Amino acid sequence: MSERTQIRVDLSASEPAYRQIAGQIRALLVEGHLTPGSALPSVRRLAMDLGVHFNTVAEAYRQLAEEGLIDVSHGKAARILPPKSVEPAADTLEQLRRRLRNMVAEMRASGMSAASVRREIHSLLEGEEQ
Amino acid sequence: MSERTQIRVDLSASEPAYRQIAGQIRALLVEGHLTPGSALPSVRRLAMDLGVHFNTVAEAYRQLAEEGLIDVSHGKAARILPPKSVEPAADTLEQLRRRLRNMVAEMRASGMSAASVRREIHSLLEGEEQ
Amino acid sequence: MSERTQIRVDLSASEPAYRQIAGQIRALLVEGHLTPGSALPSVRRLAMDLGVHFNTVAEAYRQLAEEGLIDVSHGKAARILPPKSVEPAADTLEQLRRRLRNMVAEMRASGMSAASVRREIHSLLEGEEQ
Amino acid sequence: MSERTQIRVDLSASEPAYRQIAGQIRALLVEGHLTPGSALPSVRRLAMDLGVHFNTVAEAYRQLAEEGLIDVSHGKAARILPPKSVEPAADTLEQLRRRLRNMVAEMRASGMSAASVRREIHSLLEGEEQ
DNA sequence: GTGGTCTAGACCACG
DNA sequence: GTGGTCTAGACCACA
Repeated sequence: MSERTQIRVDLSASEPAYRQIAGQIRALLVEGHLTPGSALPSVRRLAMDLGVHFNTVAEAYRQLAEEGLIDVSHGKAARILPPKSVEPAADTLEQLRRRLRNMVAEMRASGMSAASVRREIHSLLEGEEQ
Repeated sequence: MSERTQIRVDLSASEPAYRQIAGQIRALLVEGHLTPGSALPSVRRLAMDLGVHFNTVAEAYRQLAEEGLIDVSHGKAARILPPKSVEPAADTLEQLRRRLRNMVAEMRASGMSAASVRREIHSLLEGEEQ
Repeated sequence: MSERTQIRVDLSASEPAYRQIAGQIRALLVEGHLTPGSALPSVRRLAMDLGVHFNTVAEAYRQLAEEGLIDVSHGKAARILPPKSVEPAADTLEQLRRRLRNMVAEMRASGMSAASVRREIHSLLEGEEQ
Repeated sequence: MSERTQIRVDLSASEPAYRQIAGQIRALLVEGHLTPGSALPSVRRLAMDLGVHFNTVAEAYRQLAEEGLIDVSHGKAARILPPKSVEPAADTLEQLRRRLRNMVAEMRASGMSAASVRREIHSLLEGEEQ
């Protein structure tokens, strides 16, 4: 992982450390900054770099593995799996839709105009067309 | 609240009841199904309708009040406040951006194409241009 | 009550309206801005001036009457009683001490120096020697 | 916490248990009986010692954390933070002033002379000069 | 092991 | 009538 893909953990944030780590790795994955087949840093290495307990990093890797994004096998470095090529199952999709609706509602409720919301989303999806 | 604005609580879901309630009211608010100045049902009334404890509804109302969406004062019915007309503060915006990035990453990671994500979001914002 | 003795009620504050009113009248009393024997405004009059329900003012008067500070008799205007000339009972004193200790601890904990606390208190007691 | 720093909870008092606990810890803090950096007892430990539910102690700790007096993080013992070295913000100060004015008014109204009030306060601040 | 969340129930305060 | 507080108990999340 180059310096463009730096991960930062804020221990004083309300979001737990392991989820911050998983979230940032997931984002790097889907944004193409991590190539399939390449290895992630070891749990202990990354933990030291981030200044957290290695169990915390292990928990993050476990979550990503459960989602089918990386492959962790005992004794080997965790490896990035190829991106999924099939749309999610109906119930998964339904749940994502509900969460997205809530997310957008929060953005609108906080004062953002529909146009602002659109702008934010476009800047996130920009350049990705897979 | 008319029948178009029905709220449903799924107690078996992992999302806590009070957040489901707050989320649905928030969505109704930003989608314009609840008019500013009008009163929400009393916590006890809504609680009975939804089959939950009144504290659960009270917690939902409290959260919406903290967000500045409704006004709750002792002894009086909760009332819907007018929508915010200013874009959120920089730090609020930053936090929303981070959460949105995570949300989109999860959608992409679950297998949705960028086009599918776009489609979902457009259908949510459709018709809202304010 | 002259304009120097104006009472203000902040309905959005966390302190209930009736206690704000009672508290301000009590302060005016002990600070000598209201003379014993003189009449307080009628419940309805003061309620209108403050923009609150008259029950709220009535509750404030009731509390002051319970403390022995004013005299409310059915059908007559509330009147200010002469100040007490005896020190409080031991248990009352004990309770006041405990509350004062907490108050001072909060001031110190919020960052005020002992000198600042002293200064605040002296400015409150200044000129009163009865 | 040594035997000089014993905390006592009176469940029959009108002041809620969690506030009694927070108040006593706050007083111990500002009076220097607890050293910055040291750990407070775990919520469950202290709860057992005091004979209250652990949530009651947790609520007390949460309040102290909000005031910036202690640091509580998930999975780690609560720790005492160094005392604040700056005077409080203007609005905080204003609120403290209002509460102090009410406190003093209550003492005076209960029959204490200005001299008695002074005496009580001086005995509380005695020896603290920082 | 630690602290935290969520829901509930009894009771209170307020307007 | 309204909303609110406090405490408790079961269960969960975190480091």
